[in-house]
Amino acid sequence: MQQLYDLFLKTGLRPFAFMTDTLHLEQKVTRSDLTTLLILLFRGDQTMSELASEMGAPLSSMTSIAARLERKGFIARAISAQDQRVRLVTLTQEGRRLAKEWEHLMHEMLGRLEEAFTPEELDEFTRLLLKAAKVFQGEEPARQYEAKNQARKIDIED
Amino acid sequence: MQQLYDLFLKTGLRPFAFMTDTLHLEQKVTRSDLTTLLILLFRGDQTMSELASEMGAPLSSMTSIAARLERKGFIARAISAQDQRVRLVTLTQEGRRLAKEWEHLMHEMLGRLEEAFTPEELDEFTRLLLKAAKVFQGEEPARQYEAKNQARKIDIED
DNA sequence: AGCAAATACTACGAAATCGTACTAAAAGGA
DNA sequence: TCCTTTTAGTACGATTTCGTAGTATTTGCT
Repeated sequence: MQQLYDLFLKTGLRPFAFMTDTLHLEQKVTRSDLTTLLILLFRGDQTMSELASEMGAPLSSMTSIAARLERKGFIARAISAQDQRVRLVTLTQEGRRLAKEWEHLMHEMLGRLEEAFTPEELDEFTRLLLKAAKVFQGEEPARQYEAKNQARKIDIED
Repeated sequence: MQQLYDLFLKTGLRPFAFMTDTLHLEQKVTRSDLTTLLILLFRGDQTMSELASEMGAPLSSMTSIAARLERKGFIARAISAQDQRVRLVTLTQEGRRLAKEWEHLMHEMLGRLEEAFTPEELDEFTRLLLKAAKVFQGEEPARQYEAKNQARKIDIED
């Protein structure tokens, strides 16, 4: 039980910094940048709002991240034809390459997980993790703060 | 399996921002500040280095955080008698109060977890989570980056 | 059609985090 | 003892993140 606390405390700053393998990719881009690229790889082109929501970041942070990625040539941003307000974010060749590299590392790590766990354990782990996330997400007892700040809470669906 | 990825992506920025209950405390202090206070509550007085290591943050970040907490009156820093280089960080009354408040919230959330999970599930969950953390931590394939940057990797012991 | 409200995003300044360079004290020789 | 090395922490500037205010486009209402 105390162990759960400890694990929680460790992730205060630098979430998932205990994962060793991914470090060298972070020489080129930040973790948020990488996450953004990965989302684009998984889900295809996205609007800024969709990205922000997937990342659990405020839209204004997303603007900074996207600007950085665009400057470095990893993404391109086009104005949507249907709605001139929305910006479609797309991976460039270079961005796709980097995202795939990171995806590969994640697969490797999941592979290690599959090695260490039995298939039943892995199922159980996923199930319990999602259940726990749901529980922590709770039943909205903090409505009043929501109104003020746009993205303080990150929703987890299935 | 994809669900694990999704959960991972969601925590890119703002780790544990999906937890609703803690939000109002963060009006007063940042999450890192809160974590620092909680570590002091759990472990008693700590040096700057110990704190940084517990948080998984570089020492220089810890300096900023501690300065902030001291300015706000939540901690006090005294020079150690044995070794004049080390600074002992202590909770003030006010700091202890805040830490307890946050601890209470965490207990509540763990209570919700215990409600939702059977005791066996909870045991299994803890066990698997720690095992997974260990696995991700891996077998040090990235030594060369370690030498350069002091705190890029956070170690998880038992 | 005309206008208020909502939506999608950016701008900008403030705060937080971090890497590197530095200072001071302690430890370890010779 | 003197001097080199190590250890503990801070200083400072750069980067990242974020809240708020603003702009432009679309939607909804009459």
